[in-house]
Amino acid sequence: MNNSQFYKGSLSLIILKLLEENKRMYGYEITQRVKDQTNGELTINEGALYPALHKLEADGLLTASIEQAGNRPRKYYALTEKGQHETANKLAELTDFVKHMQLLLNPKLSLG
Amino acid sequence: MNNSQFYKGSLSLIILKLLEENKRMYGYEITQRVKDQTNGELTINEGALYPALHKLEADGLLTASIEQAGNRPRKYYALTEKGQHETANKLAELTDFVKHMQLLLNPKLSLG
DNA sequence: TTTTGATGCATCAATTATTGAGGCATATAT
DNA sequence: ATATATGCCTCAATAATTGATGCATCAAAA
Repeated sequence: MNNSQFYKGSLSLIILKLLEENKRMYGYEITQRVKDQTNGELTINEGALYPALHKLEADGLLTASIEQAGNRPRKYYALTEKGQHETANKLAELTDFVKHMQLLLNPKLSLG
Repeated sequence: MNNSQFYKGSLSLIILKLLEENKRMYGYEITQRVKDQTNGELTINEGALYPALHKLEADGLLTASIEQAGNRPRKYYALTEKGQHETANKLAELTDFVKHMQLLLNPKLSLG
């Protein structure tokens, strides 16, 4: 994803959030969207993406349906209701994370 | 650290940054400082902390010196010069992470 | 006075996500 | 013909963390 450690644990939220905005997407499309929306700075690893998608599906947060595009199969994913709730939860967790990091890294601000 | 995934990978920056501000701290002191500065919301796990401290020391980012407090030993850690550079690097990485997450999670803002 | 809670260090097996590599196939452009 | 883009996937190895456990000192409460 990046050589930085901070992205670890964030892939599932990225997937969930993109699906919240786009209704249905397939894996390769997700990789391109991430690259586009970060000006090419963030590239998600397919070796991480596909297992993550499979886990989200197994956990009941996504549903999958295969369609043919010409002769090539595409596996479209969509959020379930449970997935929508989890998206909100993870977004709140990210907000808390950022808040806590600010408290720890900018102690002067937390005292003002 | 928290039941959220987002803290994974952030422990070393927390340690480095606290040491940048406090010159020298010992492990238990770090756990208390984190708890205090996050209003008790973030508790760092000792099973993660001590291995992390040992790794930072092994990587040459910290030096350690044991002192006696009464009859109890304390292992004080301090930043090396290499550690100072790494602190700045990791801080920049966190900034980039937040920037990229904003680009991905708030696409409307990135278009405005 | 003994027991609890705080202080202070540490290790260890198990879990988990990710990396980096590789594999397979179709379509398009050179 | 050949490279590049599209599109899915698996797998061994790496790495950080969890949660449990262990040991010891010290102060305060019961």
